[in-house]
Amino acid sequence: MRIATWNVNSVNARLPTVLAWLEAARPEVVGFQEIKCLAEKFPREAFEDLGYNVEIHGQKSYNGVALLSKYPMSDVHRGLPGVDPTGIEAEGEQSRYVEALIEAPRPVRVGCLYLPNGNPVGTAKFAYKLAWMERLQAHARTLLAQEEAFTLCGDYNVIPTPEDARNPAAWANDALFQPESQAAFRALRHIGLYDAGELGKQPPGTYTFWDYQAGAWQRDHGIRIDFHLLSPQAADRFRGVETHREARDMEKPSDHVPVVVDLED
DNA sequence: ATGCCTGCGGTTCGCAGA
Repeated sequence: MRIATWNVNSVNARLPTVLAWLEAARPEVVGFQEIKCLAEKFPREAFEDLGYNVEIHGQKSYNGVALLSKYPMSDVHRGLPGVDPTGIEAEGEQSRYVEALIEAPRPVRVGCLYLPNGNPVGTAKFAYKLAWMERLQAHARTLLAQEEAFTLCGDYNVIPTPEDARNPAAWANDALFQPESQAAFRALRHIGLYDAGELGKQPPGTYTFWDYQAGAWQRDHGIRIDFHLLSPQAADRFRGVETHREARDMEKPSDHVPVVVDLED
């Protein structure tokens, strides 16, 4: 089963690009981040016409996540469990997590996440990022206890190591590269999750994001911030991983590219 | 040192992204 994660930076602005990629890559399951619309504005029919079922956790203008699946989906959850302790979500809940059980002959649970950016460092936004990562770890522990195959995939908004950036110095003051962000990412992995990129022995420089600005793409000033973190039961079924770098060269590209993991059926 | 680019809302500039 091929499962893709892709931060599309507005599903409506990106629709022709996204459909073209889906028709070529044909993943069975897709997690989108930053759809930037409410569920009623999501172009559901365009994806249903390609044979996908659709589950959405939308938000006006910002954030928003969605799952597509050619198999039925059940046990759908919108929002990350737990309460935000920082008060940021008192201003309105942010739609950053959707999860479903993919009812294939050998099922896989997929959690699709858009982790908070956290800039600028030292503000409530950064505290919100770290608190969100704690909530994610707590939820991941709950899922691990079920002993199911799952992937927690999405835009983690963390540059885990200097090798995950072409120019690490440029990120020194950025929330994505702070020691606290990196420590929280390591702590999440070390509860017993497997980075598909590592399982697939992806070489350094396998970036997933290039800024629109300053010719970042043309200069390959990228970072690796989009991941599939697999449960042990999913890692046992790991067949391969592909980062679709070519998507950054499409017409009207997202600033992120898809990452596709292949699990044994 | 700063902005570079893109999308959204709702009008054309401020905010957010990373």
